[in-house]
Amino acid sequence: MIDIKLLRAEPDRIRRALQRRHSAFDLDALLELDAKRRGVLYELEQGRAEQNRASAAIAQAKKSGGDAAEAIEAMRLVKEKIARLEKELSEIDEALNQRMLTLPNIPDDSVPDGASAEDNPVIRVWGEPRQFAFEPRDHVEIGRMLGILDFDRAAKLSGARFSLSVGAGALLERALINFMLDLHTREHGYVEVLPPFMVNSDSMRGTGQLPKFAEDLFRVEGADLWLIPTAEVPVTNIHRDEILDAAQLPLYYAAYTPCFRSEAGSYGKDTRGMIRQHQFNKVELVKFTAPEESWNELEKLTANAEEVLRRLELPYRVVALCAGDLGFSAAKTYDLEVWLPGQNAYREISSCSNFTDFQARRASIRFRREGGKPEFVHTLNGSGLAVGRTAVAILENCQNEDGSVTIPKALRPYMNGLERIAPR
RNA sequence: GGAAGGUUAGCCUAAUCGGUAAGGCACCGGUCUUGAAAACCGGCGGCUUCGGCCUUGUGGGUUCGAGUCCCACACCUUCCGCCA
Repeated sequence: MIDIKLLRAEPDRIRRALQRRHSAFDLDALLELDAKRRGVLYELEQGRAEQNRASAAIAQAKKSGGDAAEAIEAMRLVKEKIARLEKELSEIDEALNQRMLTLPNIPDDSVPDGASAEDNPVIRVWGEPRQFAFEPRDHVEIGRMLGILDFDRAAKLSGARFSLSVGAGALLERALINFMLDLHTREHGYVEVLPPFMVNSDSMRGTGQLPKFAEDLFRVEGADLWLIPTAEVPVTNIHRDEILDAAQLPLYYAAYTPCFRSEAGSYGKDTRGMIRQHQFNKVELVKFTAPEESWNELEKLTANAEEVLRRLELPYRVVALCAGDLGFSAAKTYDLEVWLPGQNAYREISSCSNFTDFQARRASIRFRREGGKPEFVHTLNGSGLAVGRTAVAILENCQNEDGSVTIPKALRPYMNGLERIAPR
């Protein structure tokens, strides 16, 4: 949520932000509603003031034994006026609120211009794509040869866009989860949390998934519950409607959860393998910081996610999302893209964002400095990393000509010392 | 799923027969003091077009007027049932 005062004071700044996002949001309609609301509100308050004065007079008259019948009769007119204005105000409020909740965050000045993912500049590259002496297979083929990925049975169980990991494949994902959580909690200072995998609508609104992106989510029937599309939702909402102590900040949380996404609108994209699934595992990093710290914290968070790829010796690059590709709630985002030999391309494996006060304002997450008034925190999060895609990257980057896969050294302690996954 | 009790500001707590939210703690500023504590004075939810308006879990209703009465819902606690 954008501060409505900022909207009134600097509408041109918001207008420019919307242009940079290539957003069709109707800002003028919003400003018009706001002006209208303030007019109605003023009139309503005048009416209420009159009512309060008359009411006090009636109480006074009754106390001193006088007759208040005439005053009570006169109140009817005021009451009617108030009722009419209240109805008008609540209609305006609803329309205004609806629009405010669908207004995206302002891209930071450092966010590059651009319309789509094609315009995202590469910030840095780590490692080099391996030169294969044979034709590299993709993870679907490798998984089939090793007997560790069974997409046919996954389809039988649940349909398209689900996967079934078996044996060393299941162990690989479990090992990656533990490896990532250990790295972030032991070396990067994050506190591990295991949150609910279902949340209510208030939580989804707090981080920005609702009201605009309901069709991307899975909803539980017969309850106000949704399956989380990312741990960002439950973990950021941990401190919803709270006032934190400045001394507590920054707060770092790391969480493993499965993530559930309907992937509406992505028909035909990445239909092969486990790149794009309705359910996938992810280790997520979430930070709550003071406003002046958040940009520095974004760099650190991104570095924390990168460290996972470095330890696993997987080549990757970092891109900055351009304004047109930026997510709804984010002020700035770095994507980490891992090299996938099976696709001969870099593919997203982590997304690290600073949401500034956008989520904090929606979810009312504040902090208080020594003796000061409550201020909104800044929230950040990033994948550290998407587990399924990391498994894909390992299978494809570390494959051998005979179809076996060499486990990265850093991961072996988490796989009971296993060095190589060989065909069964 | 059933039953009972509960929800008042950062925290704690009061409000009779319905009359317009009292007080304490913590915190902030001031007086006093070498400094601190104590004491005393003031402040201590949000909005404001500076006139005021709003705020007792949420949303309705009754009423000239609702923390208080009625209805629905949410959440918390305890008990019963079911359950890993």
